[in-house]
Amino acid sequence: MLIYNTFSRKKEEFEPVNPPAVTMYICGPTVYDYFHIGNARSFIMGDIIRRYLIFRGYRVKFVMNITDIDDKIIKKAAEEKTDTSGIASRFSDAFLHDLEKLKINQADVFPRATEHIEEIIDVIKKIELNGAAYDGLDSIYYDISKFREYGKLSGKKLDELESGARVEVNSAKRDPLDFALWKKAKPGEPSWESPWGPGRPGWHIECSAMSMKHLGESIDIHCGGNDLIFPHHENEIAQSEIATGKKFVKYWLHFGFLNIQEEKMSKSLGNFFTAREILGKYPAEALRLLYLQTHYSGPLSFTEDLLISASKGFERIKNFALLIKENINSSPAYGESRFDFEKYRLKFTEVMDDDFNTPKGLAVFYDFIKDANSFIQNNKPGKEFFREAYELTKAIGETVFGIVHFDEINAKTEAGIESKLIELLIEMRQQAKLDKNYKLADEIRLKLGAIGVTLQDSKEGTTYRITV
RNA sequence: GGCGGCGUGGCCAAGUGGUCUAAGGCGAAGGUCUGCAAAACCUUUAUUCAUCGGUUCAAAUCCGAUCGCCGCCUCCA
Repeated sequence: MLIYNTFSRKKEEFEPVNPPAVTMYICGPTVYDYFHIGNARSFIMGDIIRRYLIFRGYRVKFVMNITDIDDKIIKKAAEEKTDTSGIASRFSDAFLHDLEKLKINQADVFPRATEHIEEIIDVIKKIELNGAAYDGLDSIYYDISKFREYGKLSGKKLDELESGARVEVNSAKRDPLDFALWKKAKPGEPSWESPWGPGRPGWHIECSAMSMKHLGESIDIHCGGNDLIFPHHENEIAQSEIATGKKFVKYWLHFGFLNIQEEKMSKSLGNFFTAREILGKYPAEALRLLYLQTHYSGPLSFTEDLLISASKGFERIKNFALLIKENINSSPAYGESRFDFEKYRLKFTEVMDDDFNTPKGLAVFYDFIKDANSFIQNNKPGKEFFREAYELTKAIGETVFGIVHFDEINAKTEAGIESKLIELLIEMRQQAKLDKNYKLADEIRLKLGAIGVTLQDSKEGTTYRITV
């Protein structure tokens, strides 16, 4: 299996440190607001990569941090005249809720910065002990001159960075690129006790501390958005490697941006849709499908039309899943079942093994659906066929991609009074059709459609589907 | 200024030296079925890969130049 590693800028053979165990960390949100669909792209693609690793037999421990103390939260709390913990808990609840709606599997751990103050302090102490921290009056800073390899992830050269660095006003930093490990509290700011006085952790340090605590000092995969490469991930490396003397991360994965009208979607530009807004109008699966259609590392220009197209694709997938579900128990025990399922499974694995090529993986899935539909039309497949079709659809569509949810598909109500009533109406409509009373026949179909029952006429008679 | 990415059919997008007269999705056109729909399937829809040169037996894929777009270098997924 190949993974593109930002660190080497090459695709590398994936060899976790302790297979089949894989340790994976993804940078989660700062909970000061609802997240937008650009953020969602990272969360969804991270989720799919994790799912695929599991599908391939790895035992993945997946950690996603929640930054619940930070300048933005302090600012928001001040605006709303409330405390930071109130803001943090409100938006972290919203975050977890929206993740679930997006069909993103729960992380094994969702560590929060404020619950890891001890661990954070310990890491800072180690950095201090190794001579890479200094007291800059308002903060304890990391001294990047102590880490020779600074810039190795982002490929930046120190002198170039420094000439381009913007001048900060009133900075107590020795070097503009130094960054805060611990920010001393100003009056009225939330704070925790520390050897350097009351204060709060800097932004980068929490990821180092929590990654180490939950996954160990060296981990396999660390991922996040492209914009985190510098300075966030660069700083994480600097801190962690000075503290432990060990390589922090083996594979760095970065997600491309979601652009809107040729610009990066971002809070500060105000050109965003929150995940909530989108979920109010389109199924989560459509958004996942849209993201699957582009490779995770490249940019994606978002328009609502693309989401509409993806919704149509999702309809086709859903109809297929429904067909499978309807037939898995009702089809004859014996029938033509010579269909090469293995071909698709192998192809899927082959293309996904190449740096999680989801557009190709999806193409394999669509090929399978088309071929299977065609097979069903041209043969009389039995239970065995539908059972295998179910397995494969479940593996690719549900387990890995999270775009098929068999449990949520409304198969026909089993022999309930409702289905009897529907069948009664179908019979009456059949009579109307025989009488050439198409007006009545169409009215029955239309009205049933309005309440979520779709009728489908075919040679074998009329069938119905519940589509709500 | 430094670094990185991108430009493929009406739209999205994969492919990065030969199997590419270029996967897949959406859209469009025709067809099967049908009273009409719906669903599904079948057929058609790029001899061409921003432009211009070059390397090669062979290029969308490598090299150079040009044009256009985006991102990072400051908080940001």
